[in-house]
Amino acid sequence: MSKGLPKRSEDYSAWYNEIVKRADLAENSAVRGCMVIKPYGFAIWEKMQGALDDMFKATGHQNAYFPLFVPKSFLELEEEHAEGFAKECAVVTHYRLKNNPDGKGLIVDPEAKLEEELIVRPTSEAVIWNSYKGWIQSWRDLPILINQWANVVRWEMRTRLFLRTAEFLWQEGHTAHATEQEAIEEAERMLGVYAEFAENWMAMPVIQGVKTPSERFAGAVETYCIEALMQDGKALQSGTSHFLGQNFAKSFDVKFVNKDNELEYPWATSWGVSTRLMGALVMAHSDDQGLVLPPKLAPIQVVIVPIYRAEEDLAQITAKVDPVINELRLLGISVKFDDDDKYKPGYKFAEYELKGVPVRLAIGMRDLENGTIEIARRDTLTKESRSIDGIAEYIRNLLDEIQQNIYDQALKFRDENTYIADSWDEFKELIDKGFVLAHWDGSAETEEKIKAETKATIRCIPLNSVEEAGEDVYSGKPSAKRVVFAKAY
RNA sequence: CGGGGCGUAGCACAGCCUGGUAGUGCGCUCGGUUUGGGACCGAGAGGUCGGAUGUUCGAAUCAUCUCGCCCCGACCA
Repeated sequence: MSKGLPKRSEDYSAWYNEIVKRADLAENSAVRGCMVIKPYGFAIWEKMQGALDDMFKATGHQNAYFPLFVPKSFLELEEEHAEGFAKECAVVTHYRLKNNPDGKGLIVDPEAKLEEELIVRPTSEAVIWNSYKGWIQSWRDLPILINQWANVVRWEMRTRLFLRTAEFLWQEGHTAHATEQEAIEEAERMLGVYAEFAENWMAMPVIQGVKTPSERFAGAVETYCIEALMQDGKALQSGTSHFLGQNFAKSFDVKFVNKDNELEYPWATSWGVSTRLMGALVMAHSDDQGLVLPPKLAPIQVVIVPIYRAEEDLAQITAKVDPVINELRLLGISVKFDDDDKYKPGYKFAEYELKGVPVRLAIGMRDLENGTIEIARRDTLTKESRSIDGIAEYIRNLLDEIQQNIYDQALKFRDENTYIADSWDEFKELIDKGFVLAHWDGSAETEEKIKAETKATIRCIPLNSVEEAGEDVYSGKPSAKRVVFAKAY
């Protein structure tokens, strides 16, 4: 029993907020809309970063870093892009403060006004393409495959920990290519990387697809995305990859000489995932006891709780588990031995469940006599007593099994909450429950009307969708395939 | 940015209506007993009641203004 954690079924939103805070992932800061990511939460993010970074490197990308500030004149060069972000930009107008001549404190020095305002980056296409102008002259300079880990700011009216904050951490890949085909392949490749990460590391099944024009990234020709289903039946866009065409190259006047000695504009992509994935991770797997972490992303994979009365007992237990700890670490498994005497075992059990530690071992004097150890799984909340001999190997396999089970559970949930709607009545009835596959006539007008009536949006047109003649669920006009509708975060 | 709510100890809240000694639980400190699912007893520490102004002999309490946060909408990764 967790004390005071709201139940998912009663108040999903409160449940989410409480888990994030109680599991020590993050908290609201004194700065409006900005969160503090706490050590335990940041450790999970670092694991995500590590896995993603390896995958980026394995696909030929290098990391670099570009400025936090974007001169306003850069941002406005790509018109659609500028329009898309204009409403949510933080703007730096001055570079100095001074003592308030009328009293205490500081005021902005009116004489320190910048000649040109600087925008705190909401995304970095503009600064990066300004740099690429100097980097690209010949087809031999291409492709450019760059990623940056950074923070960005989007002045959101309403924020929620991890899911939507005014400042967030992310990675943004920005590539330039000699041909359209190559850039499209890159955008699709990185979407695949995201899907693989979501499924193999986060244990979260995703649908890969493309956005409709109205949901596209500002300045993109095509936006690819992965969409995941959360436990309350709402969709969460978990990563995007954009084919930017030649829009940015043209806006920033970046050209290269091709093999035929002709001037051409390079083709671009950009792609990103953010700390929003932390929110996805919480909402995809956790339960009323707290967080459930997939072993591959858990900062602590195994926790050992000793149960003892006297100091001598603890010494005996420690002597018994030390070799096990070493063995587990040699297998690359992260272990915490919690011999802190501040809390009793029951408290610790509840605490590690709240924090989502995949495997918990408990060992007391009874076990020492029997040569056993108690092993508890976070995903199933089951426990069993096993011989301590060979326990490390058993745990290694168990962690794999838990990773798989968490994925299987999430996939089962998604399958059970994915519906087919062939009439408007069906659609309206099902749309609160999860993904709804329905025919769409391809018009922005119909898309907009459906959104206005139900708050549901087209999450994506799945890449693997099959051609199937049908009628639009709303307008009745002909349609060639089904798209995925859902209410979204 | 519209609608609603809330600011009182580290956290969660009561007290406010009907003005008069600032409280409860958790947490914290110390001592002791405990330890196989969130232990217990005893003793302590901790507050400019978000801020400003006003009414009053007297304001956490009433009034006006202001700042901040949360929730629900519109906008969005």
